[in-house]
Amino acid sequence: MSDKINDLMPTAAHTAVSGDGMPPKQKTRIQITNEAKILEAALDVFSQDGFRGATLDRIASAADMSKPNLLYYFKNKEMIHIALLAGLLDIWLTPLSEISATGDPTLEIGGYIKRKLEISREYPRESRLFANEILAGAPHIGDFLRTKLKKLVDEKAEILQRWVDNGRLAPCDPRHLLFAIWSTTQHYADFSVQVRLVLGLEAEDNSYYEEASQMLETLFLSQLIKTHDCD
Amino acid sequence: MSDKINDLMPTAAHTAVSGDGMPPKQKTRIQITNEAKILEAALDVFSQDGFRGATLDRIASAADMSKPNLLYYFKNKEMIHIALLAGLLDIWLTPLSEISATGDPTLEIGGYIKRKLEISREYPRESRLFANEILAGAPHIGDFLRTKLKKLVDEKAEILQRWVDNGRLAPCDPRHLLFAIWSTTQHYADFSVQVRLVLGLEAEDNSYYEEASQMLETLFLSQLIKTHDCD
DNA sequence: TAACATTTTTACCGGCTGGTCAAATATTCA
DNA sequence: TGAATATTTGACCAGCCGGTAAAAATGTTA
Repeated sequence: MSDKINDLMPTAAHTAVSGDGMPPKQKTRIQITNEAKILEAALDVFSQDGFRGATLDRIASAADMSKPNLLYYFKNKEMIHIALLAGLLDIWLTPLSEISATGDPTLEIGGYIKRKLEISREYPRESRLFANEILAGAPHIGDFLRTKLKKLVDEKAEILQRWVDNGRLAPCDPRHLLFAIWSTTQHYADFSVQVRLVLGLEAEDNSYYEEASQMLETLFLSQLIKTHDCD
Repeated sequence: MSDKINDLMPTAAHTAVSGDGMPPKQKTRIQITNEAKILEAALDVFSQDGFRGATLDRIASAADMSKPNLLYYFKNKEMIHIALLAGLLDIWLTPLSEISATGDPTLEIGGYIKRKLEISREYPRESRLFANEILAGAPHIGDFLRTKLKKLVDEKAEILQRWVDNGRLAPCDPRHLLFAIWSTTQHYADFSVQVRLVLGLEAEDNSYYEEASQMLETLFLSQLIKTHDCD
């Protein structure tokens, strides 16, 4: 498995030769719009069916393009997938990297949860794309998880641990606290079909996000953070 | 999409004609072992790659069988998938159905979380199979979610709501409390690759489940349940 | 052992898969 | 304009896909 996300952003086939001596050549109008069209379509397909389950034919037809035309912009199926993942990982990491050691635990964690839930609501397909990639064994982003993500989690876990040590946060394993935040927030994107069916909502009805926000605040903040009025 | 889980348990092709007047004919030794072998292999493949991403060739080769031989025991790809899902849903629902209105909230919820986490640890592939099915839009179990699961959740949510009303449980939306429990517990199965890579663990190392159990207890019980020594 | 039922294999099918190629068509710009 | 470049198309390919048919092999039982 290739497992290289870095500098594999989408480029038309003829300009995609990275590593050679050529300057990267700026993109055409058509190139920009078509790459965007392809990525949009591919996101729909990959996020539903995963890498293996997705087909170029379906992506092409969703993008309203012929398959060879699609392959003019992306070298192959894998490159489309990698381009999507690369775009996603930024969105993914930013909120975590914004947790500040100097801030207030309640505000920092609360803000993080809120942003994660917003992302879940705004980018549900990206969330499902990510989930599919992990379920498949992370063939494309294993390196990223092992290195960059781990490093960032280690950093932030240290901050959380300090808060625990200072008695500003209920004693808990910081890494698992992050897992709990990830899972609960992403659940509303990844399992949205189940959530809707169980709640009896129509497809596309996102109204449950308000309740979700309330629940997560109750779960993670009202109680977890040590600001009881009783001590 | 067929969407019929009920009475679609695996049967050899020649005995699979349900709905006719024939008695169900008991299974051969060979039939029993081979169906088990197939389901075992299929669980590996489907849980990694989803329904569309999985292929009969890979399932057959994982089961150490020829493809036609495999199709002697299951009518087609979909039937194998449905058989797996049917087997899974029982495991899935049982713990929830065991939540008792007459029990103590802490013990009931705590026990439920514990059992869900145990299932996540014991049946990670089943959990991923389920996750894949939901990500794909629940084409095979949509009816089940809309009817049986919803009904059960409605019942149990009512119990939880009564506990909230009686002040025995922190005010929260019961349904979303269940979602939070589902997501956090299943996360350790569905995203195990990510969990391991972030924690720096080797593949197959399940040691994190102890920490997880501790975390979930802290998150859901120590704080959420209203048994503070301060009131 | 012979008759019968079950299981496995071999050979095969049409359609889809990811992907290539060269020719045809648009677009850009000197 | 026209030459150069960028884009799109259609025809095609080998291999895989889910699945079938029938014969061969194996197991069961009277």
